[in-house]
Amino acid sequence: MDILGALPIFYLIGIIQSIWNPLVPNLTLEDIAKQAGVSRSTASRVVNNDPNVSNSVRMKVQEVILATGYHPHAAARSLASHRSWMIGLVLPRTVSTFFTDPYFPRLTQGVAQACNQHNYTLALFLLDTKEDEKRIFPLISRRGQLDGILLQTAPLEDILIDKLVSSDFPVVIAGRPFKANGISYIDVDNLNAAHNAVCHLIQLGYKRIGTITGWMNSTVGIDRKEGYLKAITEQGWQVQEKLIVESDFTENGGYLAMKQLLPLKPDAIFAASDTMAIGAIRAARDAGLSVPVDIAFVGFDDLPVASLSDFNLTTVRQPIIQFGAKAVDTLIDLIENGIKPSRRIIMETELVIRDSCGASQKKMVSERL
Amino acid sequence: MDILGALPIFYLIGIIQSIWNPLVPNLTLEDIAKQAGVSRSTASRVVNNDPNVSNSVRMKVQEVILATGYHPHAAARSLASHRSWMIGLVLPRTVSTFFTDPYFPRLTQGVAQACNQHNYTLALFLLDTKEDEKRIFPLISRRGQLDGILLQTAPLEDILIDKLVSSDFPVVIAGRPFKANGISYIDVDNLNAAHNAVCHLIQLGYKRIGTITGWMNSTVGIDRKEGYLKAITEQGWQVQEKLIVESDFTENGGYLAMKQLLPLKPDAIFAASDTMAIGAIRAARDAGLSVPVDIAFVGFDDLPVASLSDFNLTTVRQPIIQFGAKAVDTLIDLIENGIKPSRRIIMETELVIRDSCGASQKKMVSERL
DNA sequence: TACAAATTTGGGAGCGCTCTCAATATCAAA
DNA sequence: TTTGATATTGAGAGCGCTCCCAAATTTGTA
Repeated sequence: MDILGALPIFYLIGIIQSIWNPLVPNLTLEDIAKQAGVSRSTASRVVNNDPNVSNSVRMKVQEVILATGYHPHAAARSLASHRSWMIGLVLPRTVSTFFTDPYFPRLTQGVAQACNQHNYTLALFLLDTKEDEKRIFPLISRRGQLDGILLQTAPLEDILIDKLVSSDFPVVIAGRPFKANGISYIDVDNLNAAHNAVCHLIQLGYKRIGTITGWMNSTVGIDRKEGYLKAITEQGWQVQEKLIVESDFTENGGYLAMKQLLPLKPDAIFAASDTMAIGAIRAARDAGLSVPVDIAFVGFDDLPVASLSDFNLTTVRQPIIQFGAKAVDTLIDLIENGIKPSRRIIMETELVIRDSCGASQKKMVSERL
Repeated sequence: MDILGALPIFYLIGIIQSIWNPLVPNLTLEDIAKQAGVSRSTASRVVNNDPNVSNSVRMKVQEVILATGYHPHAAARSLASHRSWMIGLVLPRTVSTFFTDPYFPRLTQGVAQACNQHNYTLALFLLDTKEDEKRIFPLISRRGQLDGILLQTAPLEDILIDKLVSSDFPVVIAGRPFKANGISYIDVDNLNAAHNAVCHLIQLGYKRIGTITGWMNSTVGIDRKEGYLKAITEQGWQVQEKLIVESDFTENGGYLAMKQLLPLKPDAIFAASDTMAIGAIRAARDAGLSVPVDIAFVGFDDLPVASLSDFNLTTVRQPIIQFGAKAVDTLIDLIENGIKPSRRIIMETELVIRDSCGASQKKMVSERL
């Protein structure tokens, strides 16, 4: 009897358990410790890769863990360690409605990818209705649930931002918020990107350049318009208010804005998003104009649709996936190293020149001269 | 001194705390209980809406909770109650790569919406890389983290399904899995939907109907093809293998498949997804054909792109958002009422008739006769 | 060989909640 | 008033882990 001893039996039980129920063996650290013949503390050290364990003991414990398929209990660990290894991505309502727009899915993908890499779990909060907005607060503020929050800016959502920021909770805002004092945020350099895009049009010789802006109650919309204005005034040109039409980042919005611009006979349009650019191109074509011969277009985002042969849209490429990844990195930095001082990350963009701006034709013209 | 008593002071502290730090006041139930002059147990009852509390006490406690901005600690609650109020949505790799496809964002939206409604938190697992797939298992099996899992079917992912199903953990599969024994899943009635779509084409008088299928290693692909075959054979027609081309649910895949079909001069095509249909239409147009005059198309999904005037695609509408919501409902049912017996939910679809099938023209023809 | 120092281990007190069970308070009917 | 039933409350034992501190062991050095 004694030959078998207690240990082998425990091993056997572990193996059986791991076959019988590979997902959720209800083993505790205590069980593992007992089977490995050590204390709970030591078992915990092995699980958490604490260096203060002798090699022989570490191996013995790891063996038991492997054989049993043990996984630490997330809630217990969170409770004791004050860390949940989970971060929240909050996409406000104005945003989630156009979840059909590929921007947010891709952002989400970037964020999810980064979370995987860092072994964090991603909690997704899509605020669909007004009630969700109220409900969200208790949800994300369930203490012990989240280690940090990644919040997409949006107009009207500043109440949330205010509340979040006034706490000492790690929060990163995706997109420059209106009030940036003390807040960590990450954004692309919208102003310079727009400026570059419009300068490109100017260099190609266009004289009556219009713009279709995004919402003017969002920083994205404002910054991109500012870039347009900067490029125009740099030339010593008069800003023509009529050539600036505010829209809403949707395709239909772009279509309607273009209808408004057409009578003014612009020779080029800078649209603050690809979706709006596509809508605007449709409107131009409906009016019998040919792109880029009669009118040139530059968009913003470089969505997959931009490169379709129908449009061949010259546009500003945003590194969306990397943006999401960087946002997560920043958030984890806040979590691990404290929220002070606040971090600001500005990412560069790239002008992708295709056909809609008429660059190829223009070049041919200038070469012919 | 005694006039003030202990209670008002606690109230004051609570109010100050709630102003000073609205997000994460580190109050425990014990604190609330003390301030309200009751026991922790009673305070817990109030928080959890237990009916066995007298009205006066309930109000007193609720007042304190409101004043302090108290929120229960998620991890502590999970640990004690064995419920995390969190469910996981797992989207396998084959799926997350085409996260550009609007289907999955919309599904996610439906799921998120339903989670909000049920006060569950949604954990999103996007498996991007091979490593993610390995890493995912420990993540989702962190005990105490998730109450249930919603898993999107995909070819190759059946290892995960097997593991998950062999446990007694609440799991709902989105999309019929290959081995459905004992598993709860939810799906749309792909076979009948495809059958209807093809029957519609037959009724319109088309004789040489081709199909562009999805992957043949997925049940969606197989079921939709079956629907096509059923409709054809029902007519007593010979199935022409050459008119069936396997593709991959992408636009480019649809384009290439159509290139293959064009020489066979089909008069109508049933594509197993809108994206493939769009690609196929492009190919047909590139070949100088006009839709629906020279060739008719029916798609599947009813993505927003289907209703654009460029295509006006006749297609099978899937209730994606409701699908996601129903999936969550089912999962919660499993969580609350046990996983046995396994549930099977099949949702109906709707054929949306637009122009690409030529229904309007055909009708005019028949009316003229 | 002895002793200090370093390394490795175990014990125990929480983390903040739930939940059972027993104690107390309340109320109606006898 | 008493009694039994019912409604309301409180005490206490966990849930499974981390982390501090002290105990035990090993190592190095005089």
